[in-house]
Amino acid sequence: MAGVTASTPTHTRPGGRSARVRAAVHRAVEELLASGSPDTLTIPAIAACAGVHATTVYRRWGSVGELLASVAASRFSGDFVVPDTGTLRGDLEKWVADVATDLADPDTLALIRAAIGAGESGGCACAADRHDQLVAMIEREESRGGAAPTVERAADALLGPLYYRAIFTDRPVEPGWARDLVGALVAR
Amino acid sequence: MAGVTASTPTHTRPGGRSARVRAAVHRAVEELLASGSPDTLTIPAIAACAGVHATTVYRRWGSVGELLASVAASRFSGDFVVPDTGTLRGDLEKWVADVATDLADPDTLALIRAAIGAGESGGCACAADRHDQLVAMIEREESRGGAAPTVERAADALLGPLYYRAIFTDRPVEPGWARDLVGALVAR
DNA sequence: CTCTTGATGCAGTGATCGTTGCTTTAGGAC
DNA sequence: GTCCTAAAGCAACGATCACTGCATCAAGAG
Repeated sequence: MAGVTASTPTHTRPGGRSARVRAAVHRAVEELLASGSPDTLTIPAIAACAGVHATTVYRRWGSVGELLASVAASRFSGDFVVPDTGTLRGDLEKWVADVATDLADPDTLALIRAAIGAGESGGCACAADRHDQLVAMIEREESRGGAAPTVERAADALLGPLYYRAIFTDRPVEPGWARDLVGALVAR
Repeated sequence: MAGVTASTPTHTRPGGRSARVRAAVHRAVEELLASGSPDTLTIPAIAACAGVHATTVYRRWGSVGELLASVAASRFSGDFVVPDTGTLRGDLEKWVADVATDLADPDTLALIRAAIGAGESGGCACAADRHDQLVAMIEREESRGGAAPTVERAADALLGPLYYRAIFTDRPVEPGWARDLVGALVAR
């Protein structure tokens, strides 16, 4: 054990094939989750659906729980644009409507449910990015000089109802609900 | 198939042993859920922990999902007393504090997570009774003549944040939070 | 281009799961 | 007390899962 590893580069290889396998497995998880009960979601089934050998999945992710957390993390990050309408109220209304639309998708809901069920950090992976987006909008309003509610209150008043309705009730979301929700938070 | 079944009593037998097995299995589910990852929750493990044969569990409940729904349904019903302080505000503050205390228990949280993960109706089973309690308090206030918010708005403002914080964040609940939550709903 | 090595494919193994037919126990009616 | 039958126990079976060495392939460095 003399002075080895002089250069020691990243030694990770996220090149073409790894990325392709990763994408195929993620897609297979979402596909199986969309059509079928959650207990069908097993590693051999995922591997077969992805056209990948089960060994690869076992080695890279270890368990269905970690794989679900990974899928949820990459599903709920990046593909959401924080609105910028000029006013906090407008931003929030647009954003709540977008989140509600996203949560209305049964496949998305199935992924959230599965991520919550398998692991403690599964739920956080589904909502952490949304929380950050809320923080961004509120901080922008504060730097704009306007009066903004606390992040805590905003999360309680917006993210709470959004996710509660999606997970714990089966009622569809009426149009105009986003406006009412934001109106209850941003007192005029 | 002539006129048989003249008396045909209920023919169900919820007597001593059945109730005892049911209680043992339910207790085993909560116990295993409290100590261990959710994927350890398998029917043979539950049966062994309950001192019951796995066949019985398979025959009575069928799958882990239905068993979890059953456990959640009997866990979140009956053992909660709707407060009656004389005013809606007092009732809601007491009730929110109680629900928050209940949701702060890690074992309770593990049960909710598992129920959500296994099945579509799992989440509803965890919150349906709480929703009914909210309805009871609001209807009592209305029959009392006072002005009460809609059940929708109350659920959004109270149940939403309560369950969202419990499931999607890992932040502890500060004291006084219940009062703030109710204060934001019941505008004075 | 050649070489290194991280990542994947492959086949085989032990363990556990879900299910089924039959026997035994005990709750409730008479 | 006696009888009936619903519910639980028992044992065995097939199927699937999770995991492990070894061979193979291709991404990236030189």
